Amino acid sequence: MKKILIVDDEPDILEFLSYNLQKEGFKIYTASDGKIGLEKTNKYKPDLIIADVMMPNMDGIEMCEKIRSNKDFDSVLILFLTARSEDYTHIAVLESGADDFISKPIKPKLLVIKVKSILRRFEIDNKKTFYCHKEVELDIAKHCVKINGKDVPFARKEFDLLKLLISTPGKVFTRGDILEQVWGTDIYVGDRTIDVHINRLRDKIYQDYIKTIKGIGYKLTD
Amino acid sequence: MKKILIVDDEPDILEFLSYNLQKEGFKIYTASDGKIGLEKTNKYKPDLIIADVMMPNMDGIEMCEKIRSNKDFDSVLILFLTARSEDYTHIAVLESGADDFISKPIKPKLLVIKVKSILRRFEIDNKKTFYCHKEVELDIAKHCVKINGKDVPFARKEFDLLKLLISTPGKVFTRGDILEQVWGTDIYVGDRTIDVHINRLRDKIYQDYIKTIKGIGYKLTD
DNA sequence: TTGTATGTAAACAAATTGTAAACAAAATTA
DNA sequence: TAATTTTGTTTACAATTTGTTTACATACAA
Repeated sequence: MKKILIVDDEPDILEFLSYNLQKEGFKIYTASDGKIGLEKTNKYKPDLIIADVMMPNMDGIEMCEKIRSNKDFDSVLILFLTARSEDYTHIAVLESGADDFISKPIKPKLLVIKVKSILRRFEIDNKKTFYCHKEVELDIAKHCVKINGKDVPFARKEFDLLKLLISTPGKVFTRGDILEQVWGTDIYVGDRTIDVHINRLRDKIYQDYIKTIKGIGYKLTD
Repeated sequence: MKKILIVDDEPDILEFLSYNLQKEGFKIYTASDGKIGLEKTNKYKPDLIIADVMMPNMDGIEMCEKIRSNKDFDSVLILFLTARSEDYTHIAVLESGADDFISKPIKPKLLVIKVKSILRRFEIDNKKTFYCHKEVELDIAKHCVKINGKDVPFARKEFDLLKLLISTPGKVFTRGDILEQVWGTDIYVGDRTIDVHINRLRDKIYQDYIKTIKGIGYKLTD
């Protein structure tokens, strides 16, 4: 189910859009200004963001630029709502990195058509069996890892560990997370065990691909 | 301990659910129809309500709508029990503001899993993972802080301290607040320790982002 | 001025992680 | 099945990072 984040300071519009898109089977999140919009983008990782241009606190364009500057979201779709007359904003809007815009007043049918078509255009398969981040490629189906295009053998635990980390680069995984996801819940291994495996990964991949966040855990560098 | 209110007119089901959830460590309240359910919701403020759709006096959907219209409870979790066949009610149920439903016949294991997962999801949703104030961005998932879009490393205590301050910019946090939230209740550290950490933050962020309120505590400038 | 609260560099203490090497378990091969 | 190889785990200690305190400086208000 596609996730759509709607950002507008007018509750009526928020509700109008929510209603019409919910009906079509989208999962809707809302925010009343750009700042909250930014936060919810981080939290829910929507497929599409529909935002008003003019809002208090942080306007749509500033929000859009901030989102685009974040590598995680440089490909999220952004659709702007603009007043029909404000032609000049169309330009600013597209320059800020938006993908399209809808002019007010908004017609439900057109809205739905536009949303669906834009999502279809950027349809991505999210059943991932293959991850690629920087010069590392991991293929779950083939159970193989390539570094700089070269095959490198990974033992199972090493593979699972890398798989976890590469599933969301940049996110910190605590030792607890790692234990749960790689070793399973009802198995205990010592604390140093994780370090040892982390460092075996480090030996196989170029150094400082895996970053230690002391007191927290490990993550891949963005 | 999470509180669950179960609303059903059939004593058998009430007991069955109570038994299985109590075993998992939840605090259980029960009600035999929507009207009583509403009253007990007000009285006990449960974290989750499990309700049958069809009940005498006031059915589940009506109860749900009434609960949702009360601002105090517009975010309480509601889980419906529906007969497998009644597909159409699923829609009505979700439209009324329910969060999920379980089809009868109810399997204990599935029930427990669903209850736990819905509570967990809710907790995640209610936890902010990203803050942005002025030129400072703080991402809990990544455990990283950006100043003017540039990554700056923060040690754990520094990170927690900034997290606290940025959670409500402008609010003054007393040393007591800070100690409690960053260091925890059963740890004492000297008074200067907080200053030192505050000033390490100041070194990393642009100065006078953190303001000293003499005799009271610290806050972020609005 | 005097007293109180805060700032700060530097020393010190504690906690966390890195790592080599030995050991154990599992898988593979002969 | 036994031997061999690979993979996984632990240990013990080193290295590093982080956290705390100390001792004194500074600012500010009464």
